[in-house]
Amino acid sequence: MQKAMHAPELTKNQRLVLDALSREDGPLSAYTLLDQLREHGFRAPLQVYRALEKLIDYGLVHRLESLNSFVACSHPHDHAHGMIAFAICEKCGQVDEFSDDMVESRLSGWSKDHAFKLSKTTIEMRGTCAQCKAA
Amino acid sequence: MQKAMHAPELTKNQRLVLDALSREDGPLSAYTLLDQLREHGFRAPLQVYRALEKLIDYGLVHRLESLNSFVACSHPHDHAHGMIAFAICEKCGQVDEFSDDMVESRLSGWSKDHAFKLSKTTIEMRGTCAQCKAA
DNA sequence: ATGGCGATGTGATGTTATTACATCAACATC
DNA sequence: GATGTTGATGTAATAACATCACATCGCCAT
Repeated sequence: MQKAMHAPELTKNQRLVLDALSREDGPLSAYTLLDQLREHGFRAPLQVYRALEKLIDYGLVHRLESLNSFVACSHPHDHAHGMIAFAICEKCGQVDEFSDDMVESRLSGWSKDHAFKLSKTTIEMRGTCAQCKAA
Repeated sequence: MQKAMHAPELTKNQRLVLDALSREDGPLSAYTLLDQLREHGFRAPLQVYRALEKLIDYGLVHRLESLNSFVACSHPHDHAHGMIAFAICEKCGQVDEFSDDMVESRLSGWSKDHAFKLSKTTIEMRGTCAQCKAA
């Protein structure tokens, strides 16, 4: 169960990064974001990474570990999202975000049974989406 | 459901990398492996990455996406391992590897429902292990 | 012996992420 | 108004992770 801290007003850089991610339907790497934002004055990776860090804290952006990239949250207003799973199409890059209570309860259960204090869970499925499979 | 292809005899480099990983109780990065193996003649990252790639194919090593590092499989003889989950202690680096049929069936179920052709699943829990929590 | 093939060696390069340090704006306190 | 504090920002350098391109070698089937 992750706690997304409440999001205050975003700063200029955070807004720029979030908007850039929201315009995309798929994930972007930090450096791709940097390139897109150069015209808005971004000059260094750190500007992107700092904005991303906050956006992730606020639950507005997710990091996809298996891609080293970042995606806008698809239900940013659902403040209660716990464990989130991602289905990532390797053909088209599309990402589906979903939760499953049973998965969450099994993983939490394992943690409880093993006295493991869970702080963050990554669930990422790689494969081919329905559309790409059809094509 | 991952398919681990049957492992043939390992090559010299694969053997060296696997042995190095097996000696550790936690994960190692490719570059840490490289450093450890310099005395055995390793000189370039690619030697490590190539060996790792095969070892992963054979199911003898797992990649931890959230750590960019690699760990020897804890049940390398269990040829049937499907989805594997990892519990990673952020204090001591210890990794517990386990499977859960229910988790697997829920994620497979989602994939089937969404016509998503699943090729590989990453499940990584970060937190604090029982020992570190006690200490 | 010749060709094919998988493994290896090597250097250069590409990509992702962080460290260190300087500056700035907003706001509070004296 | 001067001063301190805090969070955001700017910038350069560097660290950490991963791949590309190309040459070579050993093995084995023809």
